[in-house]
Amino acid sequence: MQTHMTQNASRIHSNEIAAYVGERVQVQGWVHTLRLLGGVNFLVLRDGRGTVQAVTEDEANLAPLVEPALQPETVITLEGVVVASDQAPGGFELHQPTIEVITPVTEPLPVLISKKEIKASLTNLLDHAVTVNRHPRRQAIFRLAAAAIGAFRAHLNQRGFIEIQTPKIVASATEGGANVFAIDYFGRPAYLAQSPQFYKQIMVGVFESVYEVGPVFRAEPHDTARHINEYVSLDVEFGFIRDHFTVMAVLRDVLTAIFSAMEETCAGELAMLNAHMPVLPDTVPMIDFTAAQALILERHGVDVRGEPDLSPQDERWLGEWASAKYGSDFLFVVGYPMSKRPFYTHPDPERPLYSNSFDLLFGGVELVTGGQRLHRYADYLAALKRADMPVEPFASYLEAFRYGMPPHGGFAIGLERLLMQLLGGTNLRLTTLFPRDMGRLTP
RNA sequence: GGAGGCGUGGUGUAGCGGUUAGCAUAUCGGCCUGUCAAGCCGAAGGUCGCGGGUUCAAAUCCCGUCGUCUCCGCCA
Repeated sequence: MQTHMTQNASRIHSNEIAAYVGERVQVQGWVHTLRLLGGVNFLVLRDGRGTVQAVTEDEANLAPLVEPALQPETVITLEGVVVASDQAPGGFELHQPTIEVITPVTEPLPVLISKKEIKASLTNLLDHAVTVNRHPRRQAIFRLAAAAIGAFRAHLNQRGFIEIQTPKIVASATEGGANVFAIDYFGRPAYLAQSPQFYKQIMVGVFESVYEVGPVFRAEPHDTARHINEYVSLDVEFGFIRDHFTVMAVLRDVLTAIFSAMEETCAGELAMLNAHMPVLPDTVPMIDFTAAQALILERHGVDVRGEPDLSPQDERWLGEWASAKYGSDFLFVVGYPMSKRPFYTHPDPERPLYSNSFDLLFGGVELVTGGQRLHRYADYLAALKRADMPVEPFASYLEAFRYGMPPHGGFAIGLERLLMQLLGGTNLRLTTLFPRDMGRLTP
């Protein structure tokens, strides 16, 4: 049995072997599967970048794994000669393998990750996310997440936006609406930020155009397939806009950049997840809030006129309509009533009861909310008064407006929802690494 | 917060008044020369979530309880 590793072999990754045909190389990773067929044996090793197969007709080569009956996920160093073969998955494989165990695993996993499909209830899948997320399909989801974030940054950087990091521990329970998590801050009450909204607006006064990628916290006791209590928000805010349509144009470009990047850099992941790129037209279809309600009455016979907001059912109907009429997976809904929007929302100058705000529906699910904000100090004082909210807790925020802010606006994309809709998912938790919901605080 | 559904070996499930509680997969043993969700043979593994009740008899029916999922409200 060979156990001595070549002294000078330097490690390569599973996705690099094609460049080493004929050479003896070293890879390191996890035992993904081991198939002993008698006369020929296959070991699939998984590293952080993919998988590679080793083949041997001599089972003794696999003795370090087989004799102590080590389980999948054992960490090993594997050396072998790279051979091109039509029979090999990916076209290349390692021959004459030698194996050295780095970290042995002696018990089988609670949820198998060596199969093509993950067979586990949602509960078990999430309970064991620590290991289940090693599954190639789970990996693929979060590679897509990384690609989305990377493209978001790259696109906005290119446009001259500055990335910011705003505090997640805040003093006051800001916007109203969503409940906040209270924490003990050295004996004083504080809260986890439900949105970077105030800070990103303030930073428009500094950099003019800003964005942030970060967590937001919602203490709402909602228990649905599309809600969790901590999620990743892709936030944008910028100044010197004409109105919310300026913001919507930037949003469309951002989404285009994200989907293009996924297509370019994640073809394998998309294929593995059986995902297709959504249709995002150059001109995304748009409907006014009141027109949307009239359309629902006309098409579905349900009278939701007078409701201050769209229900999830309404949004699904609108999504179907956009798809049928425009072939688009996206639909802007603009002009929501002021009554349902936060106090900093800018009204429509023509119709003061309606706002210069929008939602973007993706497949009939709310993906983005955005709009134009108030920018005059006096307007803020009036808005707070109208909302029966005190001025004092907002003193720092209002300082920005007191001393000069341009017309501005922005939006926030829910990262996990983007992935859920892209992948045709049924539960937001499945596109979240370690979801936090009402009943789940671990892992 | 409101309404439904579901809890059966590690995992996914069948059974829905009387079964030695079935199947698949994983595990262990044997066989197997191209697997890629490998295959074949065999073994081990379950007090059917928990607590009451009905019945000659409960995984199965009823009540409670805990857990979990789905839908609605709210939002990204």
